[in-house]
Amino acid sequence: MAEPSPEEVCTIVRQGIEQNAITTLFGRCLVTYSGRAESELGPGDRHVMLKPDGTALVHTDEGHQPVNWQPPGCVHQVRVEDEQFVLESTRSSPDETLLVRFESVVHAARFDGSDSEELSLSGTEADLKERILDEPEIVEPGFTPLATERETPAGAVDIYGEDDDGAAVVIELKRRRVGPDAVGQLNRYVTALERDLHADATVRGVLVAPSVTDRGRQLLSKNGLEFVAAEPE
Amino acid sequence: MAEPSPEEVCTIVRQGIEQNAITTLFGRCLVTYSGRAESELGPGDRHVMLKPDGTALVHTDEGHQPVNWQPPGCVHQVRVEDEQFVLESTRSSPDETLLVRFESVVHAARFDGSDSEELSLSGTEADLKERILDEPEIVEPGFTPLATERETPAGAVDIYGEDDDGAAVVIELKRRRVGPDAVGQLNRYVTALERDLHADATVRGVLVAPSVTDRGRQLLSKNGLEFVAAEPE
DNA sequence: AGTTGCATCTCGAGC
DNA sequence: GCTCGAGGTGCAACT
Repeated sequence: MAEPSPEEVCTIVRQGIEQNAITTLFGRCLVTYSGRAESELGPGDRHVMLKPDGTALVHTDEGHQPVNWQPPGCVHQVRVEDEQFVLESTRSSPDETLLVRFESVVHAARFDGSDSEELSLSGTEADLKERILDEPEIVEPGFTPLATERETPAGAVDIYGEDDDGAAVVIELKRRRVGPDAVGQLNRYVTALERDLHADATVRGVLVAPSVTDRGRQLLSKNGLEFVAAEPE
Repeated sequence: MAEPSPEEVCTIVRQGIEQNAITTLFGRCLVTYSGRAESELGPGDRHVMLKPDGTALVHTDEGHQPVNWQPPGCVHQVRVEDEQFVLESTRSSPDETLLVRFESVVHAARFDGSDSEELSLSGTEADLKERILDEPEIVEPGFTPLATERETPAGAVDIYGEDDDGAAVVIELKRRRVGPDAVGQLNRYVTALERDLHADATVRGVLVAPSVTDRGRQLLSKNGLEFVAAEPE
């Protein structure tokens, strides 16, 4: 197929944007970004996707993540400048601009389609929560959940309940192996709740996750917190 | 352009994989994922990209993120099954499989290219660190940086130094507005260092970021930590 | 619009 | 390989 001219590319992309299509481009380009940070990308062959919701994605031949992008809600503009096809995608709050300047465009196409389906996903933290609420003895025999998302001055606790002795228990759930950050999070909730309740109240903190790192375990014991192994299943 | 047959699509994609090209598809498909979690996606029109590094991306017409994907390092296999083009992308450790079954394929193409350029990015936390090291008085007059990435039992401290009085100072840097998590992180480092040094040693903790949330500020004061406003610039 | 925490987070650096 | 934290994180839920 012959390489489309910058003007032809401009027309294809403009129509794609107007018709709420997914528009894709492939070619040699320079990419400049300015907004929350600043970036420059020298010449190379990349794939660009424009979505009808205002998303822009620039992909190289490597990696899961786009090398540059613009989030949903942006306005895409196209023009021919110095005989080159130029895409400019902008938004405000925050002010951000993505500029893609093509030396050559090998491919430009519009794709119309419909997609009404929602992704159904399992194995999330919410699934682990359901599991614990269904079988509280996974945490320990005698544990009774009293609330989920209970608010504390430090944030909402995943599961709040009490143990066999009536002591308050704060549970932090993670769908995967945890490290220091999750322990710190649990500790924040526990100390916040201890200050919130009476001074003499004991609040236990239990981290429920598939596993812990060494450092995570050290921080747990240093803070008098506990760990229970469990997976979302 | 006529719609390619499943066999034709299979050939195009197989060649793309063999030739280390970026391969793209657009059409009506079902997507199943199984691995770290499980997901199902009913029929709809989506864009699929296969990269030579083993990445697979399935994009709907909305959102920055792919609705399904497979990370770099996966093996892509293609076949025709029940007169439908099927893509299966797998990896081990962890075992993960992405299955895309196309009812129809509107577009299939290979793109060869080269990209030797690295993204140059500024406005990162590393830039903020350089700024503080260049002008320590941004933190406060008399502050002297002594080390970066200083190790503590709780992790590495961004900048470690001492103030005018010779007291130890731990600095945590963030390139953007901070909340409870960053405060918790700083607090972990401070308490770890207090136990590491002599019992009577005072360790100050300073969070350096463009701004703080209310809850973040409350947690700072509750833990006796400080805040200094600064941006990467 | 701002806050908070999850994510199949991804990615890179260090070990 | 695992660990740890940054990210232009994105994203949804909630205020």
